[in-house]
Amino acid sequence: MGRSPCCDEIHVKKGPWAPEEDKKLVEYIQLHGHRRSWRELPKNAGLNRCGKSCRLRWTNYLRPDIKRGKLSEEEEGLIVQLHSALGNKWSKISTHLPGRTDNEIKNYWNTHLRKKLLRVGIDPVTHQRTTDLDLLSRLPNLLAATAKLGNLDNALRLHADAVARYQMLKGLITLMTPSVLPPNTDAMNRLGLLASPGRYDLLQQNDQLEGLVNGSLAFGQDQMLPTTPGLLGLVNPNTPSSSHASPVSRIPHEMMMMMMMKSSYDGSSTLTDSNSGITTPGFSSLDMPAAHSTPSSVSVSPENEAADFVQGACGTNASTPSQGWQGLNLGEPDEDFSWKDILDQTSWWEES
DNA sequence: AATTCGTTCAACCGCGACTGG
DNA sequence: ACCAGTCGCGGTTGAACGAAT
Repeated sequence: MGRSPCCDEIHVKKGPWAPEEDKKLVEYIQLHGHRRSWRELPKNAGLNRCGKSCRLRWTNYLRPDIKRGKLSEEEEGLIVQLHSALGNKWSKISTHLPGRTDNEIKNYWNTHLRKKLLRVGIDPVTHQRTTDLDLLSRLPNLLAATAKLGNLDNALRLHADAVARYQMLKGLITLMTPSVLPPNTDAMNRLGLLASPGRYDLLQQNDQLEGLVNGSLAFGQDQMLPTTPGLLGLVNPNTPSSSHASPVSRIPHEMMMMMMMKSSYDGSSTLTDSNSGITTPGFSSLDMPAAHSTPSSVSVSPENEAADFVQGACGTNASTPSQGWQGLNLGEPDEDFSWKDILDQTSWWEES
């Protein structure tokens, strides 16, 4: 015989609370408190509710110290930090945010923060950076699938896009590497890289990415992707892939900032580099749009993944990619500057 | 204007932890 | 040590609402 449920009383009201019920509950608790027994409370207060429901209503809604309104950026940041340390311990997290309930924080996490983290390629469970580099590492297979579908132009395009994206990632790594530039902790913080082991994942995957950029990775089982003249030339072929003096690491700081601007969202916040004083408009680590990041959910099956990716990145009409890896687009005449601009600029730098 | 779809959040449910007899 | 009652937590649900079609 199992334990009888708390709310097995017949005729006990459920659902949304009426204003009169709220009034009764508040008046009773103000007069008598709730320490003795939640179970007895509704009977004594003249409420047709179970004690559990009363407790929930009080702690999540009627308590006088509850803070109302949208969570501030500081509170958001604190939640993310605490969640990375504590996991789904909403009650513990809420003790660090006065006036916020565990339920509110849990809801806010599930409806806002989780999605924001996914958008910038951070796994909300592990708090590690995953998607971009995971997808890049699978790019050879995806390119093979593209080529097999007979769309080699788009495959080449993807390859070129991968080069551009790789260079941006390199730039980000450069930004975070003290030997090259003083660490920009503000930028790193905003990217969620300071507390995240993802930075090290990022660095560890360098060699694999290098191979991809140099065109040395076979794509598919029986095909080798032809090199892309001009684009692959951006990376000095004489530089050993293992060398720390990769030409990309010598991209000037301004170029780096330009790359970051390119990958940033047109939001209201700004990113200021404390070293150079350069301010990058529209940079918001938690507000980067899906349009400039990889899809948050990727099909499990390799075939589906490839098909989705190809359809998304190339589209049935190559000029209007509609889903998938939308951020990779070399021809963006409507924008202030494009990936092509960045590559052109980078090319100029490499030649000088 | 009507309908569908997506998002939000208050409230519920079930389970484990705690407590007192 | 055991047990029943109670509390608190975290996952889930569904009504309400706004946006899109």
